[in-house]
Amino acid sequence: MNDEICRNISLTSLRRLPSYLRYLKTQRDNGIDYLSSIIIAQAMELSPMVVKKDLSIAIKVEGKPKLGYHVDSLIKDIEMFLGYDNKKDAVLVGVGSLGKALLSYEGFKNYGLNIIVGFDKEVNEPAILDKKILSIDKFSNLTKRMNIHIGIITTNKEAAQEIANMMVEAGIKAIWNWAPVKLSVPEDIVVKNEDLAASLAVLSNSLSDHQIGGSI
Amino acid sequence: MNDEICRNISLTSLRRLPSYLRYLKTQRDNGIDYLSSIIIAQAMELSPMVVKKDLSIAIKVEGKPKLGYHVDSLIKDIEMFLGYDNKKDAVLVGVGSLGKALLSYEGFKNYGLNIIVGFDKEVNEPAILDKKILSIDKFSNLTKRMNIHIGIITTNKEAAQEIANMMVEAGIKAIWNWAPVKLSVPEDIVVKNEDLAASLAVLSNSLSDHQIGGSI
DNA sequence: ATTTACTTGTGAAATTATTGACAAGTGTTA
DNA sequence: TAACACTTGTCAATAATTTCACAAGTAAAT
Repeated sequence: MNDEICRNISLTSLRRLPSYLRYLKTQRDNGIDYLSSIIIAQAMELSPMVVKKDLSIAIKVEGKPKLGYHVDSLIKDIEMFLGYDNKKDAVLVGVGSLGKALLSYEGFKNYGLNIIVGFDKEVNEPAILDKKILSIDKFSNLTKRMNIHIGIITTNKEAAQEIANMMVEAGIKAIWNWAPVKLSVPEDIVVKNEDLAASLAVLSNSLSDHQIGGSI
Repeated sequence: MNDEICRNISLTSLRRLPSYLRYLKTQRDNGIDYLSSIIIAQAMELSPMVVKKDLSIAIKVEGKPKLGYHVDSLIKDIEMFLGYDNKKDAVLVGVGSLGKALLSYEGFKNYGLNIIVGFDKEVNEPAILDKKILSIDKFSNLTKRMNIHIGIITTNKEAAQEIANMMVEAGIKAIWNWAPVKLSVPEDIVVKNEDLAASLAVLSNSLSDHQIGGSI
């Protein structure tokens, strides 16, 4: 599709990059300077070839024969590729239990995501930790003014589509959807569905008679 | 790998089944009796071939030419395949923000999962909604006694491995891991990692220059 | 300084998954 | 009752992904 400079990174490779990153950081903190694909593969329970392939596609840094990859450079490269270097601001709509959890989840800042503020129809609390909760009326105005392009939907399924429409209107380009519905959006808008039911299906299936092959 | 009676259902197919289920249920509630693969595919934004393939693998019910699939039978079959028919009990460890969210998430019961109780090192609240919170000391005893086989880990990453060990010792067979670490477990134990970072990577990547092709 | 052993990176092969084509069969209509 | 239109289900073809094999190159050892 887009065959210019950018290499063709597969979805499966892309999903593995964050776990490489986690592993590399722990090793760096242990004082390790170089890591080979073989060592990384062992730790991640993958084949070395998968690791080499993933890194060769996503990364510019070249590994040194006999030594492996320079850990620091590798981390920087992966972070740059994933866009973790420039913090991305996001807004969240639906401050129920799930919304609160995401608002208070500390881990996102490690991944370059910064949830600025939460919105809801009725504001019961002024803030979750340091994140303010605002009325949904203020969504469009604030989002446009702050030039935010990522929206997180943690409403119930009934409200989700309406919120999505509002987000699109307000200039949101990527939606992380936690509501169990299929959203209809213009095709230039990216939607990533976090489908808890699908995850459960995989787990549940593993416990029944007809397992799928391989690991999950 | 396991080429006996059980058909080889792919991971991608398996993940789509819950969304079929959601769609089918809404249509059933609208009074629809039969649905063809073409209609389903349109609603899910898939090709009819994918739908037919998925259903033919997972389902015993045969579609009727000219009519399509009998919605009620299809729902029953998918639910049976996914194991939603017999409710599965689970326990959760780590009652932080994420743990609370999962404990209070109403949606799981639709998918056959029933989180019985939450455990934590220190019990600050006696319960979340109707779910009791207990001290981790009582984990092994209660889990064994109630014969529970699914464990959910929502602790921080430091505690996760230790909790996983404890779960295995207590007879847990499937672990839904929300902590950002790779767990080491015996190979007969199923681990499903819910990697928020990986999800974010996909979303984040879509906003940058080097997009992957296709939809997410 | 030279050899050795080991690791990267690339292009090709094998495996797996997705998509397409078509025969078989059923409800509908005339 | 017979012809038609439409949908399923399977087999074949295409596309994608994973795995293999090997040349090239470098740190370490001699």
